[in-house]
Amino acid sequence: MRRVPRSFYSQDTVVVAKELLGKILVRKIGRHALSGVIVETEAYGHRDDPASHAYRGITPRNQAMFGQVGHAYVYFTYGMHYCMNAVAYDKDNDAGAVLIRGIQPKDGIEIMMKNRRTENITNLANGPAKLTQAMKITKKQYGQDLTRESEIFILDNDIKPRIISKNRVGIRLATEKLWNFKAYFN
DNA sequence: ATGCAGATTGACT
DNA sequence: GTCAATCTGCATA
Repeated sequence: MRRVPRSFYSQDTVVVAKELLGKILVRKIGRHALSGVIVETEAYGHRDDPASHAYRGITPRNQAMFGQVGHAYVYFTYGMHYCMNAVAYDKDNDAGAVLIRGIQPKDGIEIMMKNRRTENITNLANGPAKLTQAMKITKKQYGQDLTRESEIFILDNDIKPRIISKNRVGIRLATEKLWNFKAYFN
């Protein structure tokens, strides 16, 4: 499998969110490789999206959302959780990112179980803060290039899942946008 | 099955 | 000072 190229991430954020479904998120830690199929995403825009961290302009925390596409935007929230995004926006925008909300664990399941302190596969990485805990993704990965084979990157995959669009989770503003996407393989 | 409180910190107004 | 792109455990039915 090939890494997803930079050009993929310079499309409309919503398109990238949909098409990221089915691709493989890989996290390398020393000699171990953890991976999983991306099964849930959410798009966060720029000026068109009051729910986006980028809505009010650039700040020290969200600067990655305004940076080069194809890099990671990791933020800390609720005093204890990290969430991981892929920076993606087209030429009509200056910022945008896709929140990865769920993966189906593939490689390194034992290690992810240890990181999450659970044996339950379904509960391993089916949430934005669960997958970062399972894969040990923190501020250290902030801004890293997902198109390079390094600590964290994304692989292509030809499988085209069925996609269901819903309202985004956990936000107060712009709840009408159907920018949450889930993949179904059947 | 559904609902809610508590945890806990840093970014921003 | 406010509150967050969440998760967990416990309570209720």
